[in-house]
Amino acid sequence: MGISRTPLIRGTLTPLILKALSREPRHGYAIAAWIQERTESVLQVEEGVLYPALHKLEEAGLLGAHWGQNETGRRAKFYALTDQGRARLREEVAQWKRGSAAVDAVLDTAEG
Amino acid sequence: MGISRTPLIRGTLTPLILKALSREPRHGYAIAAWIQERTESVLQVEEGVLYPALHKLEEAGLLGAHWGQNETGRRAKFYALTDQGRARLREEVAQWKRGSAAVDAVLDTAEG
DNA sequence: TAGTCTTACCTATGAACCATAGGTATACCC
DNA sequence: GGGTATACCTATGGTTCATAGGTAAGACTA
Repeated sequence: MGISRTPLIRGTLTPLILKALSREPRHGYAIAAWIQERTESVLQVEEGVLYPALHKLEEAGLLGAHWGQNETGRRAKFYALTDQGRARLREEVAQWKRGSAAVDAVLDTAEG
Repeated sequence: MGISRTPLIRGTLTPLILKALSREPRHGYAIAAWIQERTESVLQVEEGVLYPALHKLEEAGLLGAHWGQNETGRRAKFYALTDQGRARLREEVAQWKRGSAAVDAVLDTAEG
């Protein structure tokens, strides 16, 4: 199947995670699955990357967390955006748009 | 003046530099100026970032370098793409397009 | 029922990359 | 002669992700 993976662009993991939680709370494993699905497996967030990132975002006050269970009754840690997290998401998206547009402006330059 | 600077997206400096040299050789200072101009000062490559990167790319065989002089007769080190560098540029651009499109696919998701 | 797979969590270590803060030297302009 | 712009350089540090582990419980299967 899709071995079409691309390394994460540095700095994008935070907005990706925040975005994954913008609609509803999700547990870590589901966040990774959602990102993978959305990108048709181009982006795959390894667990060794994901969990430390979640802990950091929680510690920074961007996420709240509580233990619950998934649909099949299994224990899982659910994360939800705080107001701060939601504000941060807006900033991160804006910065990404600005930054990536600038990179495109260079790379799309016609060459001789 | 444009204090509208955005931090470099990690991993993009290499393609930016290679692209700056894809039309003609340039010296370091001019590479930074060209990127800044192309992005209307959104991207500003600090010298402490630029020069080590150039040395590394040269060492990796992606760039060739020689001392010369600029239009005003001043000494400057000119860098030019090697064949390997040109090939690498293509790869880097392709990877950027893939990666940034994937990030967009996530961040542009409609939220509830 | 033993073994394997999937879900779901976690930590530790290292490499790569950029930001910052310095520093040198020459030319030009006032 | 002093300041500004050009043009090069190094050293140090923080952030971020990749990799490689490890735990545990439920589910499926031989």
